[in-house]
Amino acid sequence: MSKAEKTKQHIIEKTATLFNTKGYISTSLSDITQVTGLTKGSIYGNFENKDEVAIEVYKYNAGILSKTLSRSFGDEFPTSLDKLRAFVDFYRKNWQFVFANGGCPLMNAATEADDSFPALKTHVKQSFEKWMMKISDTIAEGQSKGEIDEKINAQQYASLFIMLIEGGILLSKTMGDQSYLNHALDKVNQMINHELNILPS
Amino acid sequence: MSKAEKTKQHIIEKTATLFNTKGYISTSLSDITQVTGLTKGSIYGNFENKDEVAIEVYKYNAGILSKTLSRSFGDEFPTSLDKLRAFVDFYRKNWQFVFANGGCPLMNAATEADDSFPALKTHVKQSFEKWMMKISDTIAEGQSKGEIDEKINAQQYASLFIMLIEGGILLSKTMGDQSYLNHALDKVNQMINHELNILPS
DNA sequence: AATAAAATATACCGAATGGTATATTTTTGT
DNA sequence: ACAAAAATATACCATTCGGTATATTTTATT
Repeated sequence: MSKAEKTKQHIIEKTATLFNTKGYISTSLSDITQVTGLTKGSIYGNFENKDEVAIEVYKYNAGILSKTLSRSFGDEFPTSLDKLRAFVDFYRKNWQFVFANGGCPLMNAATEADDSFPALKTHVKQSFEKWMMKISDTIAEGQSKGEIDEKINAQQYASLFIMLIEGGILLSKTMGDQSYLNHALDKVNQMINHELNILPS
Repeated sequence: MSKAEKTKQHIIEKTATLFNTKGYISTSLSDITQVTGLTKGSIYGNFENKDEVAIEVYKYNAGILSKTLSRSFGDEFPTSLDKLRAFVDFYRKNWQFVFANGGCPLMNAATEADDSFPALKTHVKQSFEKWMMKISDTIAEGQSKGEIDEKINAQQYASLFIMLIEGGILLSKTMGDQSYLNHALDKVNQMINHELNILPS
């Protein structure tokens, strides 16, 4: 890892929370120099422009989530239903970390980039697609194994889960009350156990 | 209505879509003067500062939604279940209008104001509270009339409906695909008909 | 240790930002 | 129609913005 690559990583890591809380457009170069302890010359020596920093930071923020999420869908959990429950558990246990870093980077970037930062929007779209795919693939896997009701539309349920979680994060963060996200997660669990599960418990 | 009040209203109406699409912080004074055809002097003669314009515009945007929503919960619809269905129908029919104006002003303002515009956040919080109350009051009314299952937690279901709708708007807007919001609305309807309804059809 | 190359710092640029004091125009009450 | 008041326009301010050219320092190669 060269010096430049280290510095690049340093800039990304130090500004990750900043961008996700203040917003990608509102975070200024002086914010970046302040929090990294570097000067403009160093920033522009390692990045093309501010937009590139913003996009790399978004990838980093989304990547952290993606990696942790991937663990839920890994072989650690045997059945598809267990994988889905692990994914819900992830949010139950890690909402504090997510909130402390400015909330869900996908939602934040999505609302901000939508009309004024198309390059970022492309990445957000891909993040959502990846996320939905992970869930729907797990549901489909459960269907082929006979764990999950064949009549269920995997993609539709995947998107419903994401909507509930994102909506829950939005309400909890705005109202300053954790319980909204918790109720959303309860509902997702209920859907897993009573609508997906072929053997409703 | 004095000249000043007319101008004030003119500024608010002309910048309403602008603020909701570009964001409250990213909308500049030159944007405002351009779209209103007025000069800075006129803007600052009618408003304390840019933040006040932003807040008044938010109130206006949220007010439009609130008024239309109130119609769904009015006496036009006899039963509580019908009122809830009318509220879902409102989104089914008006998503195009909402999207054309930059999406849900509550969500947009919530994500933007959360860490950098506390005065706006206060208003957003109140909007969500009002919205949730309207739904939960209608559910509670249905319970007292024997239309809706007594075991249902009215406030929890109200927040779940909002989460699904907001999540649906987020996904539909980001992915550029109306079907996400439609599935969210389908799910809300299903919950109304099969979880709230005391006589599941 | 000397040198080339890479990385970082310094000092600056033009443009845009929100905001203001004052001049001008328009509206209002008589 | 006239004066007072209200509303709007003009011209300016300091500050901050993203970005750049160049100087300096640090790192890697021999």
